Amino acid sequence: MRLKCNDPDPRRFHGAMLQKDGFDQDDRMAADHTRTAIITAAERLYAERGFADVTMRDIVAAADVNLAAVNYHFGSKDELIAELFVTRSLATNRERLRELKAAEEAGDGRADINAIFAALVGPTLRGCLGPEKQRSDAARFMIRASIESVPPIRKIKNREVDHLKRFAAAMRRSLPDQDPADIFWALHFALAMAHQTIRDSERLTRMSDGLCDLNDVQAITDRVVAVAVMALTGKPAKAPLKEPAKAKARA
Amino acid sequence: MRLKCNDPDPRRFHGAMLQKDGFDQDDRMAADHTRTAIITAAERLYAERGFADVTMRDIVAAADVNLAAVNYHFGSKDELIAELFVTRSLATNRERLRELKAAEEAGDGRADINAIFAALVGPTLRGCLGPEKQRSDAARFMIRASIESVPPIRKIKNREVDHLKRFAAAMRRSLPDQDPADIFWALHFALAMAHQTIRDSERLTRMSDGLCDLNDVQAITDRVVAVAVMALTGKPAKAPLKEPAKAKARA
DNA sequence: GATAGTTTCATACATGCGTTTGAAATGCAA
DNA sequence: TTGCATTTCAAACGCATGTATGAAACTATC
Repeated sequence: MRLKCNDPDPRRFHGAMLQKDGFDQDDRMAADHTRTAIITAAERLYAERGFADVTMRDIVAAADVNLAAVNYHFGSKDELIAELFVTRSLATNRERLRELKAAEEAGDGRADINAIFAALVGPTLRGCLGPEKQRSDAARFMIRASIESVPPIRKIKNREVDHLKRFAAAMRRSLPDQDPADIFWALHFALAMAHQTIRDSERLTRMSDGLCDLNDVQAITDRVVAVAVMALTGKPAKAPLKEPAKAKARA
Repeated sequence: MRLKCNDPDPRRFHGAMLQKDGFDQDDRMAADHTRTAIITAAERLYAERGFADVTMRDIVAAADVNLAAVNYHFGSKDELIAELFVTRSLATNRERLRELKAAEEAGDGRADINAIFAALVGPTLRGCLGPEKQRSDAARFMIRASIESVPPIRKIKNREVDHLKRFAAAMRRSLPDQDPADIFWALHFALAMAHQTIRDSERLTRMSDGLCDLNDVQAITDRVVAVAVMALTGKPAKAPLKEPAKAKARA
């Protein structure tokens, strides 16, 4: 029942209509207001409460559209989730790669290792903990998706591995003498620290009685990057970057 | 309907019967075989597939007991989950504190910082990645529980913060001159690395094409501890516990 | 071996879910 | 306008879930 390749009912529309950078811009909102409203509401609810306890009725209520609209525009609940994920996934990866490329160009093909890690965790951290609320939903949705692993996402997520390999390759170019296994471990740890910080920032706040500042996203990024570099090289970062570093060079 | 404090129906039993260390010993199995079978099956299924897509019918099928048995012995699905969680939570915390205490006694009240981190992440890592399959279910269940956050667990989990504060306090005794915020961050990162390694070990394996060895639990623990210590002190661990991973010989 | 208490069983219930339906509303070109 | 395609709507469908029920099968005590 799940693998119907041909539509017997020509009623459904659910055109893909992938856009080049997320779906948060309201340029042609009025065009298909319903579709946009569903996407926005679904992303927010999933980010807030996880996939398990958000129903389609919750989504359409938040979006103020009819229940049947989701199936009409997306085909099914799973396809809605999948579209949310692939769109956001592409956007995040694009931002990461843009920063990576800038760092490599700034270093003549050998990017500063700090910049590589910053390109890896920066976009997500900024998106999740930063002040911009709407993007926050997007990034927190991605964190949820990377954890709760609902079926429609699991298949797509395999591509993530290829994406991360590009960062591992950049690190190998940057530090050719480093043990490759250490590179993968450090990359793994960097993502772990970033994700956990986003996912359970509340526990850290409570545990430290508010001592750990979760509003200064740049400081958090710097900290994660510094630890990741130490994990990789075994010694403190040579140039502990206090200022928004060279990754911003390209503009 | 959800908050019935008095049982109108005296049929239900679901006595708590907390045991002193987990429920995996089969000492008096035959006594209430059904209850034990449910617990074992539920824990395994939840560990494998998460809370979202494991139904009571899945559990009773795996346990080979009647559907009504869960409600009879535990009252409800949520109470079953809660009992699983509190029992395992107590066992894990007990093991951690035992190691912490041993480390503090060995250091006259000031435990070696490496030993403190090892006490924090060691029990979980060993339980999840080690060879002992049954304990593995237990620990992976706890990881799931710490992520997916189903309602019956969310309430209990607040105590976790108090538990972690004891480790933060031990670190402060061990390194009195260290910035307290750094201690909390390092503790947070240590848990992040350990949990992510358990949760997504598959991605690390695939990303590194099998280069990262996930079978040597002691080496993984050492690595996490070493990075955590560097995150805290800003310099490599002075006295690596064991043979440090092969990366050091470079440079 | 009858009796009372405990545990199991097959079955049913109520509810909420994702999805479907057919018709009504809307947009739009001729 | 008319005609046709697209989109919305209220209502329902089928199904799976957690829970409840009452009787049957045990178990132990007398």
